[in-house]
Amino acid sequence: MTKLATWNVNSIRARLPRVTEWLDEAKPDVVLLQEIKTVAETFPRDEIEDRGYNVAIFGQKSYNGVALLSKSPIEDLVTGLPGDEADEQARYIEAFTGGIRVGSIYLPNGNPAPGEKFDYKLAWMERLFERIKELMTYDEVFVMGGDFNVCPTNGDVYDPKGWADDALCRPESRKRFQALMHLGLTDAIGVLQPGAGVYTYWDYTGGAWQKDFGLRIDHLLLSPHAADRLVDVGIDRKTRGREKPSDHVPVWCELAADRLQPA
DNA sequence: ATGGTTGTGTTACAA
Repeated sequence: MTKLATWNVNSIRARLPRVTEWLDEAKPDVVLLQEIKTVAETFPRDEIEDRGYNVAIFGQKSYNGVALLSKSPIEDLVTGLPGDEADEQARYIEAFTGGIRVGSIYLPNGNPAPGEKFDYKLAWMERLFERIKELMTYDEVFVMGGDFNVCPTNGDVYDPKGWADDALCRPESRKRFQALMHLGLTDAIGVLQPGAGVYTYWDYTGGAWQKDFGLRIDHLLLSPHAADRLVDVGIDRKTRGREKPSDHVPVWCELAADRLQPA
């Protein structure tokens, strides 16, 4: 059994006490981190490695930054989303670890929309489509997880009308997210916890957490072979109520070592 | 209430 989790930590240095306590509780085998907001040189590597994890980092000063933690060796490392050599934003890291190919995705927010940032988001999603299309040909167990900054349906946001024009909910974003799914991916959370009110992010402002004004924008997308092994999923909501929390919470799934047999 | 909060790193910008 392999437990994989994704978490947008909103600064690994500011969040280190929250991250280490959660690692000790949740005991994930593989972790996909986003918004580490620092470079490899200043990533708190020792505190993570002391807990038995190998670490791969694609960092950036002040903004963005993604990382992989794994109890197994990390191989075949890819840093940066292929398809645009001029893209300087650290939003994608991919590797093969413990028999699973994994990607940590920090998809651009895209606000304000319309505008240059929204155009960048949509172009980035086109590149992600091409990368996943390539990975599908490998016929592997893979998990693409992260902060997709896309709320797939109106059931995934507390106030659909109020958010209709936001880059996270606009039809252009949802259309491209659906195109990814149509490559043959399975939304792990969507499968086992369908319906409204399952959120992964609550804004810091306006008492959003206390009012449960949330959105579901952090996803674990499984290849067909990974979906065949899906055993359980969860969202660690309790972390949002802790001291100095991230505005996102961890989302996790468990994959069986072998393909599940029919009953 | 033209607001609210957090983080980085300066006093602006991104989310």
